[in-house]
Amino acid sequence: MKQYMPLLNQSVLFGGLPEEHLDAILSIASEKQMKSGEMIFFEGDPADGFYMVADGMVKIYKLSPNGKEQILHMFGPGEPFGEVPVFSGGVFPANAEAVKNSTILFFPRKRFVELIIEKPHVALNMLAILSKRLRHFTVQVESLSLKEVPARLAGYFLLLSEEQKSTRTVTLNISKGQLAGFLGTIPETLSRMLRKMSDQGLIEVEGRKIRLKDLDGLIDLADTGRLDAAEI
Amino acid sequence: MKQYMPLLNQSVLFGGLPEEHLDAILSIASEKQMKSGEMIFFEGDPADGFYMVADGMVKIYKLSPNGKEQILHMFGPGEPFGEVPVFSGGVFPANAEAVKNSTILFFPRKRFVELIIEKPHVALNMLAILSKRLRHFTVQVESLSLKEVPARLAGYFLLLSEEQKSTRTVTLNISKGQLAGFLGTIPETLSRMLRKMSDQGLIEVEGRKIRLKDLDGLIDLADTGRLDAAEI
DNA sequence: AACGGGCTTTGACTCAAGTCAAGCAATTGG
DNA sequence: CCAATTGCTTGACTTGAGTCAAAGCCCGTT
Repeated sequence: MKQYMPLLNQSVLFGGLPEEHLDAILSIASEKQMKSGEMIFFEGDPADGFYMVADGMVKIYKLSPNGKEQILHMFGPGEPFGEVPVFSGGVFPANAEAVKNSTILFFPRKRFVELIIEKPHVALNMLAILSKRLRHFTVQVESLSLKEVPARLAGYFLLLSEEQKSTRTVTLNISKGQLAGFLGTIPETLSRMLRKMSDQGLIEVEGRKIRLKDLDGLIDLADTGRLDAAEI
Repeated sequence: MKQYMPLLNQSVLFGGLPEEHLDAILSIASEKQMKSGEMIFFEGDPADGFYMVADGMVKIYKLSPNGKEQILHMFGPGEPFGEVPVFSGGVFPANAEAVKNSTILFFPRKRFVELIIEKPHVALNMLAILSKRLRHFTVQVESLSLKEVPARLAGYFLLLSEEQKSTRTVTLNISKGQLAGFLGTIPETLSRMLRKMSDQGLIEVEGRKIRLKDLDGLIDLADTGRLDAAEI
């Protein structure tokens, strides 16, 4: 398990801890390989610990009875997930599935709570992580309730633009189908709205590459929530 | 400030602490009276601490440019709010407004983080609170994305039924306009859907009292997300 | 008790986005 | 390389729910 030392060292949750502590943390962890498409846990499953992505990508999502999917989070290397029941008890509140071939680490609840009590630093890191999650949800609820699909798209591209440190082009790192699920819509609508935004000169789409042709227009669209003026 | 000792003692965040610790916590807190409708903080305000409701009720919400409101939370006595920036830095992610005449307590960030480092018990309580918040958001996103308004209503009544320990009648403790904002719709739609569910024999509405006439039907509606079979 | 303001309900109408189906494009596996 | 599978796009159509306006109701204040 030594190969995960750099990952832990750079993770938000365990970063800043001395090496012997990371050793102790790795000693309570177990690892597992997941194939793309494989379920890690289901909504409603009993939970006795939480996970961290070591490699690959994991989506957390809810499914409706007729098969529509709402993705809540996409997690990559170094990010914990499934930690809600560790602290509030109960079951996993959503499904977790590997989106790419992945390696995940599992931390048992009991051992981890002991660690938190010993190491306030880890408690504060976890509080920071949960707080960032809450921030993300605030934005997500706002998007779903108060914004139309093109505005959600614009917001997503601006976020990607920031992450990728590029104001000209962004590259989608998830499929368009997954993106539709993340934005609370279906692939048909996503496709139509991309076309609409292209026709209006806001973006240009080449597969997974999106050229941001009118950055101010995208910012305006994300803020106002709808394709108003340009539409009429 | 001694009058708040019972409140702290019974709160999830500070419950279980010895009295001298509660004394210390109250010594760092300041109190404030808010009138119904008064803003406590705005989205985007810098944050240097968090709050707790001592008395009254507070709503946390987002507003769209054209005035539509999405309520994220309604908090009552003993419940903390505004804690996200304490741990993740930055600004308040949403607005907070008193819905009734309220008394709120303010805890400065710096002093509180010192407290957390000294008292792992408080850290764990805060982790539990944030985890319950995440659970709530998971349900909210699911509702907004995957369920129609009547199903959201049914889910809300079932939640109230559980809180009020009654399977026959529930009483709304917020106005119908606020309820519409909480469920991600507008008052007009709320009114129509209440009428529709009444006509179908699921409920009976008398002002703020809702009689749950067909509990199984409501459970089914909340699960499937739509008024399918009974509609055709 | 009366009045006024705010909340809620109802009506007419519009539209964003979902459903269902089919065709096209890209990717994967043998 | 080719065939099969999966992902994406487009078309026709439907519907849940929002917009705008007005009427009705309820509650609080004087």
